Amino acid sequence: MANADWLSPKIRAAGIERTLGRGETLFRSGQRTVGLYEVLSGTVRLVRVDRTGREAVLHSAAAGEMIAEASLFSNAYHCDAVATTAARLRLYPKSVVLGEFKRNSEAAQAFAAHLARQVMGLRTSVERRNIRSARDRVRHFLVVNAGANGMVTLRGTLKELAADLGLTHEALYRTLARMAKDGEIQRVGRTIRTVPPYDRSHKKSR
Amino acid sequence: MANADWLSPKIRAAGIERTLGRGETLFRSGQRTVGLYEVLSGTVRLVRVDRTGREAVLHSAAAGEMIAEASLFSNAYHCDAVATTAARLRLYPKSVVLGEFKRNSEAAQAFAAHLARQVMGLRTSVERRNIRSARDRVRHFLVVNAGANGMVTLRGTLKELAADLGLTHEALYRTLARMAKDGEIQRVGRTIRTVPPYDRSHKKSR
DNA sequence: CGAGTGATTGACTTAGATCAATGACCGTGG
DNA sequence: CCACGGTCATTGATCTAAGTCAATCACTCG
Repeated sequence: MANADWLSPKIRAAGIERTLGRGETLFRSGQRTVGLYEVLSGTVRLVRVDRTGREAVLHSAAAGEMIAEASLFSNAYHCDAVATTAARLRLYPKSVVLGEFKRNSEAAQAFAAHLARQVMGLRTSVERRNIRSARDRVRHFLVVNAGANGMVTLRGTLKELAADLGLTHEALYRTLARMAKDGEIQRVGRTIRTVPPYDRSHKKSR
Repeated sequence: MANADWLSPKIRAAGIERTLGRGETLFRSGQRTVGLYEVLSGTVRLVRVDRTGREAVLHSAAAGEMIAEASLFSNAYHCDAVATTAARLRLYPKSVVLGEFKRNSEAAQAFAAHLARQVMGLRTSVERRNIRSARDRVRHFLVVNAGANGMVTLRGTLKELAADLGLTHEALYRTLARMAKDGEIQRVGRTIRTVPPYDRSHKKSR
């Protein structure tokens, strides 16, 4: 997920940087859309508010993510965007982006490809969260992310992984510990090796 | 989410129907991509298999959904697709779709818009599943989906909603029952009305 | 060298999953 | 027209995996 690799140089050149203080609003529901944003640092929450003032977070975007992609195709924002922390963003104006898409089908395709990959990944996340058991969730993660050698190297901390998986970090630690004890996985620093059932040195547990 | 409304008539015309028996394979990981599919009826599972044979479902696509959108932009499939039930699909060949996108930027844009909306929705799903409490999950759903009048009309059964929310149907029934008892919502058949805190006829509960 | 954070493990609690049973509907086939 | 099988909706009882609270150790950074 290299940073905005789907942007043609033309578009990237048109990006406008902007910073937000913690709590500051980027846009509000109903406002005319000006374009989409890339979060460079900090985090931005997309929030929907109902008529009684209740809030629901639609998404919490961290550095490297895009927000408001769909705003390209509609006239008004459908949620509020607020900086959860101080943040730096880059705005890619709608007109520039759409104009570029129209005359450069490569660029449009790259964008579509980027979105299609996101959809895949998100569907996988949702699917994973349908699994109740922590252990099976971890297994799912491992199967999906293992290389041909059956190894997964984490790119973040275990806490981050726990959040990804929808578990508390404690639950994740324990689950990994149990799986290791059972010989289902081996851990070496940042990487986890999954062990095929047939060559486990059975240390039972449960 | 009207059926494939993002397809230009050109592309739609090129769709090739196909049926699969339960358990039949649509494509396998590593095969050259031929295009993307629309599920017309039945359900199709996308599955990744690791070298020990363990499976992980990436997505389970029901009628009306597209699968393998990302295959448009890569040369080989990265998972297997298997019919969970007998199914009817429509294949939109890659060459046709990409060709159309190249010469008709409207079509490409419609596709991108479709994907962008999916991303939004999926991000919201993931966010919702980060909420532990059943009641708060339901609240999140209500806030996100309520109309200006604070009403939500379900388009499916409660069981389906429960699955969407990542709850068992029992848990959902109970949660709704409690919310109704507390005056937080009112239910009239298929629709749920959220009641602002200030005008609840307080029937307390636990 | 302290402050801050990740990793880890223990003890305890609880919300939600599971298992089970019931009633309301609905289509359908005889 | 009705009995029967199927599914949804609902509620009760019980159980347990995971959440919560808490403490410790290892590290890194300024």
